[in-house]
Amino acid sequence: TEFTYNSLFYGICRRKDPNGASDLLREMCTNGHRPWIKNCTEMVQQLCFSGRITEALGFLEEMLKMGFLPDIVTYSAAMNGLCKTGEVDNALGLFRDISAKSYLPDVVAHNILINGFRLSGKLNEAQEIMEEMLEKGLFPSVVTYNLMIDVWCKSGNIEKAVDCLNKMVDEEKSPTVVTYTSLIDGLCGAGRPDEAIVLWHKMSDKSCAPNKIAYTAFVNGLCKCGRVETALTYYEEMMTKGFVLDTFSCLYFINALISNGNTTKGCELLKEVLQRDMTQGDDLKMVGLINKAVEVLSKDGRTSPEISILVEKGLISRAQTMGKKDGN
DNA sequence: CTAGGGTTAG
Repeated sequence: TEFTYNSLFYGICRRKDPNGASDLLREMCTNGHRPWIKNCTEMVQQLCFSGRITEALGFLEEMLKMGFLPDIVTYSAAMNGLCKTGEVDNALGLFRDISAKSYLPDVVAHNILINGFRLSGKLNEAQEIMEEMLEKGLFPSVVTYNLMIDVWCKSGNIEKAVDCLNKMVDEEKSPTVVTYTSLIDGLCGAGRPDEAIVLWHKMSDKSCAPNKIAYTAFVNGLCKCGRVETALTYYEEMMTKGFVLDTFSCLYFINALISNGNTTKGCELLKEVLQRDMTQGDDLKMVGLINKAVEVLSKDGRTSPEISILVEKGLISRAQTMGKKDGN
C-alpha cells in the first residue's frame, strides 16, 4: 500500500540516500502511489547539513522529473542549505525560479533569504527582501522582526531597530529573548551601554527570562563599552542562575577585567577556565587570549604567585610566562 | 501518515 511504500521511503530518506530514494520514488510512480513530502524535506535538510547540497538539489530535480512536486517547505530547506554555505545568491536564484513557476513563497521562505543575506553581510539585500515581502502583502513574523533588528543594528541604523521593537508591541507580536538580545548587542556595539542596561531590565519586567546567549551578549557588550565592573555584576548573576560563559567569551571577559585593573578577579577566572576540559585548546584565538592574560598577570605582584602554581600544575606552559614572542 | 522549513553572542 501507499503506507508501506512511505514507510520504506521514510527509512531511505533518514539514511540520506538520495539515489535510493529516487529509485523508490520511480517504483511508487509506476504503482500510482504518492510520496509523503515531509520525508523529502527532512532528507534535503540533512543532506544540506552534511554539506551535500548538490545531491539535495539533484534529488529535487529527480522528483520533478517524476511529476512529484516538492512544495515550498522543501524548497525552503534547500534555500536555507544554500544560505548556510554562503551561496545566498544561488538561494535567491532558486527563490526566483520557483516564484516564476507560480509557487508562493511564504513568510518563512522570505525569512530564510533575509537571514542568508544578513549572514553574508549583504544588509541592503536583506532589507530589500523584507520590503518585497511587505509588497506581497505578507505579515512579518516575530522572526522577521528579530532578523531585521539585527540587520539594522549592523548597518548602523539603531533607531530603526528600536522602532522595530515598538512596532512589535503595537502589533501585539511579543518580543522574545532573541529580540532583546539582538537589540542589546546592537546598543552595546554602538557604544550605548546605558540604553542596553535599561532594555535589559525592561526584558525582565516583561517576564522574558534571559538565557545563556543573552547573558553572554550582555557581558561581552558591556566589556566592549568599557563597563567592565557592571559586566562583572551581571556575570555573577549569570553564574548564580547556573549559566556558564563559554571558554572563548570567558577569556575575552578575563582580558577586559585585567585591562580594567581587576587582575585579582581576572586571575581567579583564568584559573577556572584553565581547569576546564580544553580539548579544542589549540584554537589560535584562544591561545592568544590566554597568552595576553598570562603576560600581564605574571608581572603583577598580587597574581604572579598564582600563575606560578598554574605553571607547576602544567596548566600554563612556561614559555607563556616568559614574555612569550617565541610561543605557539 | 498531512507535517516538515526560519531568528540572538564571541
